Parts: sequence; C-alpha cells; structure tokens
Amino acid sequence: MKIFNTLTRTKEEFIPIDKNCIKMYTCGPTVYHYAHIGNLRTYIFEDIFEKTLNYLGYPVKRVMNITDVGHLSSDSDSGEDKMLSGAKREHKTILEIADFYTEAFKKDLISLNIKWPEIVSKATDNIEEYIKIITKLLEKGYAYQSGGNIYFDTSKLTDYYKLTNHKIDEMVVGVREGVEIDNAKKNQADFALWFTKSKFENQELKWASPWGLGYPGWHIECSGISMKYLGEYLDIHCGGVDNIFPHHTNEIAQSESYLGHKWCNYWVHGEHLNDSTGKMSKSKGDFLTLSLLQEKGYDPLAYRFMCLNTSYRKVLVFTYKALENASMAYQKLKSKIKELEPTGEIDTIQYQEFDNQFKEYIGDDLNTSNALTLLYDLLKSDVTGATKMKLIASWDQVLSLNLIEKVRNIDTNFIEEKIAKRAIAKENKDYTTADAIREELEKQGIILKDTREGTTYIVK
RNA sequence: GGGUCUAUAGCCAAGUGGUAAGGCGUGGGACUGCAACUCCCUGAUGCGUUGGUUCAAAUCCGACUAGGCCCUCCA
Repeated sequence: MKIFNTLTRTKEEFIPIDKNCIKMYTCGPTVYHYAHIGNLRTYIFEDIFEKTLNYLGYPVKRVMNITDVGHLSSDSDSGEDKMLSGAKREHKTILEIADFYTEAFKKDLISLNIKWPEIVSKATDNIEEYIKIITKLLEKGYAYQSGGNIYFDTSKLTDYYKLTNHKIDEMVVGVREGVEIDNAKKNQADFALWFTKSKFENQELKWASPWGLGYPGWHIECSGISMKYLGEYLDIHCGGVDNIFPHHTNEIAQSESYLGHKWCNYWVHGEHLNDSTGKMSKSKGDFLTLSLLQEKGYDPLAYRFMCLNTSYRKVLVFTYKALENASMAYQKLKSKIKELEPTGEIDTIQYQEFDNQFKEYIGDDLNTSNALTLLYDLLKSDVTGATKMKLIASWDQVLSLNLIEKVRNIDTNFIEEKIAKRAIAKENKDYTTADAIREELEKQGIILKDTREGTTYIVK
C-alpha cells in the first residue's frame, strides 16, 4: 500500500519491517475532559489505517497511550498541568478524573465503531521506563540537569527539525500568548524530560527518581510506552497534525538519541476538523462532543461517514449543513443496502474484481472517498445480490459503518394482520384509520410501502 | 518573519498530463388515497486569478489573490 509520510512529505510505498507484525503507535488522549469530535476524527483515521493494513493482509500490533500526568499547558516549567486543572475544575482527584474521562473516551470509540487498540497503557504505569531512558540520555550527554529539572539538549542534534523543516533562526519565540521563557534551559528549543520542582501546590502524583521526587514531561511518555511494547524499531507512528511539533519532533529527538539509530519509518498525521472560524478547541465556541450530536439526533456513524467522505489529509470544516448532508447520504445508503436480497450465486470473478478495486483505493493513502464511490458503483452494478452482500460485509470490516445490520426478530403475523386491517380501511376510504395503523407500525420501525401489487414493509 | 497545506457546481468531494467520478440538495417524472421509501431524468465549455511548458493542463512550472494550520496547550 501507499501512505503519505510526513518525514519525506511524499506518498511512499509501505515497506514493513516484519510483514507478519506491523508495529503501530498512535498518540492517545489526555483524559482531562471529554473528547470533541475533532479529536475523534484522528481516531477514526487511525482506525481506518489499522483496519486497512489488516484487510491487505498485515497483522498489526497497535499501542496507544492514555495521558494522565505530565501534560503541561506549556512545555517549559510553567503553565498548568491539564490533569490538575481538570481535577480542580470538578473537585475530584486526578485519578478520578482520569478514570472518568477514560471511560467516556472508550464509549465514544465504541459509538464510532473504532477498535480499541491491542495495548493501551497509562502514562503513570510506566514511570520506571522513563527513568531508564532519561538516565541513559544523561549518560550520553543528550540531557542535562538545570534548575531542578532534566532537559533534553536540542543543540546536540543537527536534524532536530527534520519533521517540520523549521529553521531555528527564523523561529519566533512566544507566538502563542502565555508562553513563558524558561531560564533554566540552555537553548530555547530544549524540552523537559523530568520535573522535580513543581509550582503546583497540589501536584498529587509524584514518583521517586535519581533526581528527586517528581514527575515526567509529556513527550517522554510516548517514547517510553512505544519502546516498552514495540521495541526499538517502529513501522508507523500516528497522531494529529498538531503533534508534529513539538511532540513528535521531541519524541524523535529523545528516542533516536537513546537508541542510537533511526526509530520510526512512517510518520502519518491526520488533519484537523475545523469550524468556520478555524481550529476547534475546547475553550472556544461550541464544545462539540459526540454525545451532543447524539442529543441532536445524529447517528455517530453519520459523523464517521462524513469523515470517510474525504481524505484524512485535508482539513474538514464542520458545519451542521455538512453533517446533515452526510447523515442523509448515510441513511439512504443503508436503506438501499437493506433492500438487497442475497439472490443468486456468488460470482467469484466479479467478487475479485470489485474487491481488488476496493483494496487499490484504500491502499492508496487510505482513499476512503473512492472506496465509498465504489460501494455506490457496486450497488448499481448487475452482479448478483449474494455477491453484493458478501462484498459489502467484507468492506465493512474496514469502513465499519454497520452497513449490514442483523435483521431483528419480528412478528410477521402481527404485521400481516395490521396490513390486512389497513387494507380494509383503505377500501372504505377510511384514511384516518389507515394512517393511524401506518403510524403505529412506523413507531415500531416498520415502514409500509404501498405498491400496485399490494402493501409491503421494510424493517428499520 | 519562517515552515506547511488548501482553493473543483447550492453543499460535501474524487481526480497526480488525454479532454470534469460519486454523494447530498434542487427541479421534473413514475409509484401512492396523500405521503414516506424506492426508481428514472436533471446539473461546471468549467476546476481561485494570471502568464508559461505541451499536440494535449484541474493536473507540470512561475507570479499573484484568498484562506487554514504550525513556530513550545491541543487530535
């Protein structure tokens, strides 16, 4: 398959280290609040990526972290810890906050048919791993102690900015408001690996380390967890585009300095979901959660469908009009599929042709848009119903849109009786009764359809 | 200021040199007691503007315009 690699900024042929076990790491959430649907777009993309690899015959070992400590709102020793501010906001302990929002996140993923990664590990469960790495970085001279903290020395690297092409001399310090200059750092670009002195009085979580009681920096967490579970060589590392700098840049710096060789071959980033004013954030405007969309009557999978209609590498602007559009399209697609009957034999030649085309599309940098178009082409084609249904069921392993739902058990006698009663009412031109029966059944998800040959029904 | 990405019909969007996929919506029709569902028909001489390369450009190159994102919070 082909995939766009941020490292080279080109679409590359994917060459696995071991085709029998693809090693994939995806950055997980900081569980200090609900996820908004923009956050979730990234997990939809990663889910499609993992399932595409599976569909093309590659088993995947995927690891994801849960950040429950150390994520400051600034990377110098300033700003507030996100977890801490979440706890303060809700008058709970950090552990309570972490557990609560981890569960909420899990529910969101289930609603969106996103597979829970094989290994999910909490930042706080791997402290010894970070200490091991930091110790070695100090030994090798890539890190230094200053002002009570341990920092990574970015001046030791010549290719620190290889992921972004940033030019150090052109960088503007403090573009964002509220960024404080940390005087303990040797270079402005240096980042903290371990904090021992904390400004926060209530810093609940601290661990013993060779440098004193403290807690890890944010970036070390992903390197530590990744190397612990996936070893020294990684095939794929994913995340949202916002992670390219500084998070992934720093991960590369510390991991490769620690290992002494190249760490990860493919860096793949999902673009953001914006609103009409630009980037979506939890602090500004509507805080769009999945449950809010559900309250408004939208199926979470309609949102998944909306994401799949375009490329993961393009900014998607969220509007209710766009969601409405996707929702209608998704419902229509499902009802079309519902009317399929598994008639005829499975035409193996046609099956292969369609399936190969599908693989070509999703294998082309996850072109889900073309994959969906192929689905419409299939529905319109003259292949047998049995072939169509088998293909759709198979493709849905990747698309995960519940395209083929199990028909629930229904009392056919009951429906037939109602239809008969309604027919009599219609004979007598008693449309009030006829419409009442139609409505009654509709409430139970049974849609009547009057045709020349009589009344039939479909079950929703 | 530097980096990076984007611009295709009312909306979402594919397209990577061979003459503009697909979906939603709109309008028309079939079906219906009326509907809903479904089905059929219906859209860009045109791909931000402008030069250039080429037999051929939405696709390649230059300039310009508009906008997004990053430059130590984020997915």
